[in-house]
Amino acid sequence: MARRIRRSTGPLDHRAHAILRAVIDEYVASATPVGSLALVERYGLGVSSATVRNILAELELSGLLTHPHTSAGRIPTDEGYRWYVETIMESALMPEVEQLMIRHQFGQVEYASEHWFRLAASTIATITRSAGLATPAKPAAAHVRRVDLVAINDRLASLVLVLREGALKQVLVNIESGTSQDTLTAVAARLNALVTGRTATDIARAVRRIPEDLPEADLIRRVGDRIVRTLREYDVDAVEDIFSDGLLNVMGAPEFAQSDKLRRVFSALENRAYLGELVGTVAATGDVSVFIGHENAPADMREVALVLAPYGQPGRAVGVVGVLGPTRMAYPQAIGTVRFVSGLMNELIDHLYA
Amino acid sequence: MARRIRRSTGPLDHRAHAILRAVIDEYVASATPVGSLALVERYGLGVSSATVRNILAELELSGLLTHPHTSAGRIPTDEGYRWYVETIMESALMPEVEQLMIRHQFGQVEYASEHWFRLAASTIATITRSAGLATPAKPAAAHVRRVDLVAINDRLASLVLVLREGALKQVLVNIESGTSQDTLTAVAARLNALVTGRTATDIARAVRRIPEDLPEADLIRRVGDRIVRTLREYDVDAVEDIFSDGLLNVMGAPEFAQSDKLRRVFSALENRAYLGELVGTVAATGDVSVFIGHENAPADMREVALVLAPYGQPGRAVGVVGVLGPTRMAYPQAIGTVRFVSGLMNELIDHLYA
DNA sequence: GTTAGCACTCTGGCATGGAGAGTGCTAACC
DNA sequence: GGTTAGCACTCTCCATGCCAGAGTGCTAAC
Repeated sequence: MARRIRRSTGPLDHRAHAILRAVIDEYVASATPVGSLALVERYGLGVSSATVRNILAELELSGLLTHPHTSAGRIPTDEGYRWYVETIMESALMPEVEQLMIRHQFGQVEYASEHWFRLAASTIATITRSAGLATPAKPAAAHVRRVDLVAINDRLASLVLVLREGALKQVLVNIESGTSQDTLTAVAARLNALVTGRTATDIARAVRRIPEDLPEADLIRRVGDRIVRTLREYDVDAVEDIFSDGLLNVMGAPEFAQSDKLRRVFSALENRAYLGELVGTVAATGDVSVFIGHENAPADMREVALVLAPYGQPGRAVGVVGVLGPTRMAYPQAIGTVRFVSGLMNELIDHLYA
Repeated sequence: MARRIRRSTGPLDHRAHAILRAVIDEYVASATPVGSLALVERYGLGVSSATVRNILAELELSGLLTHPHTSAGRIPTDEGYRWYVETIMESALMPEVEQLMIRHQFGQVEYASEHWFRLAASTIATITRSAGLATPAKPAAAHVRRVDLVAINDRLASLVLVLREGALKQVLVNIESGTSQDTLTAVAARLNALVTGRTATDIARAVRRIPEDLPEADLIRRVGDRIVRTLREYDVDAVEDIFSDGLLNVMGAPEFAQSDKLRRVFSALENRAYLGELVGTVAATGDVSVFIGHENAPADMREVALVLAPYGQPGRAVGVVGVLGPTRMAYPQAIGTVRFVSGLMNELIDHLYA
């Protein structure tokens, strides 16, 4: 009566791994539990379904596969996917035709750097048919490259900061009624001397040292303080913006047919805290990272997988691109795509800092 | 045997309208078909359920109510909602407490004009518990207020355009290796004289008249052309950006429990063409507009309603804020909220152009 | 014009039952 | 020893039938 113990504690052999791979490939393609018969029929394994059943049972004991119910086929566990991802991680590449297509698309927006990360997200979404994610490249601490003050009306001016990293920041500042554009330009020139190449902390110090008797000292100091505040807000705001595209692709996945599951996924996406945290983790690494199902801390994320990669220059500006989809995801394609796009973004950023 | 014809062709009297209103209020609250008994019980109509049934039958003949099936209660048709909206349109206002709350929130970002429309969308989403929509204020034709050229590296510069309407545009331009920031500043000064207060067409003309012998004439012309192209792109792009927030609220509505219905709603949201068209229509009007169910042309939109209002200054910069939700929407609240927020945005924009 | 009464209709939930898919175990096989 | 055929078993899925409940529309009386 006792269940016969097969070498369940021993390591899995080559054949078992081939079958695991087949189960995953099949399940990713079909979205239905995979039975022993389907495997021998479609993957020419050269053994009977009974043998395959024995091996499937082993794989289940090892925690790589599971059973929705007694008489159903197998589906991979998160651990199964994890093993799979480890084996293909290195070799996952994009077909060259697609690489060329993407390069072409990026060529179109080469000179509009604020669009790069959006394009990255849409491209990834289209190719992987999952949700594409991307954050803009963001520096650890913003350096100001240039300041501009433009009168908007009698009492308001627009303060424009051009950051070393290429980003722009704009805020409105109150001015005394009657301040001319010439005065503003002069103030901006003064500030430029003060702030260029500096971070918030340095600028704060410099502003404190502005001599009282300077013409317009008051305005200069006020705008200077404003610059410091704006930069600090920018610095603190860890992940300003996570852009996503192709959410419809995720909505179509059969695992999210009940709308409450879908709801959970989307609420996970709107909860930027965890994503921001991941972005931080990933940015510190050099290559693609994969987070599968329960490897994600938030309960809402347990049914999805994330494939993320950093881009940019460490210490200068760093961003992340990636894919969000069901754990039943075409990992080789997702990894290949994310790797290629992050590489491409690297090239673009390098070009900026050349 | 012939169905007794009640004064079905005559106009509906006051009592019928009161009952129609009750059905809609009840259905909006409960999301289940409303029966005659529930109406007399909960709305103290002073008549029996049989009488109510007669009136419900009349309302159905008039096309204002319908039946999911023989033995179910009534639900409003799109025409029923339309009648309802007409009757409450004028009087829909927000509670003053909420008005104060919103004013307070906007006070926080008063000086960050690029955040206004996002805040509008989130505020509307939170209060109406539906999806909030907003577009940034966009002029019919962009006027340049200022041009700035900042060297990024040896061969790239960032061209920054500050528009009269407060928006910023940035593109990268190639420069000859070795061009100094001083040269760029001089070129920018020259261009400022050329472009300030002008639209794309005017600038194109001015660029053609730049004398050949001017120092850096070539660079000035090239950047000038670039400005023209950037402005033209900005002008053509009818609705640059429709920001939405609170999509999760819509996902929770029971009418979208099947994820394919939800999918349709979202694909409608991603198809910006129709929304852009609506934005155009609404921007031309002065007050809140409501589009209910089949009043929307795209099939994907037949199960949702939109409440939209323009803000800004006609002829200068115009944007739209609004709500997207199921046709079973709390219209008085939605209309009141959208009206108030658009009014508030008007105040903010007026302040810019004061 | 209003109402009580009643027959009628349709949904939704629940139990039933058979077909189909796939398993795990046993015993025979190479 | 590993491999395989055979088979009983389990569970889902789907169709069917049935019943309670809700709500209607009609008729006849008020």
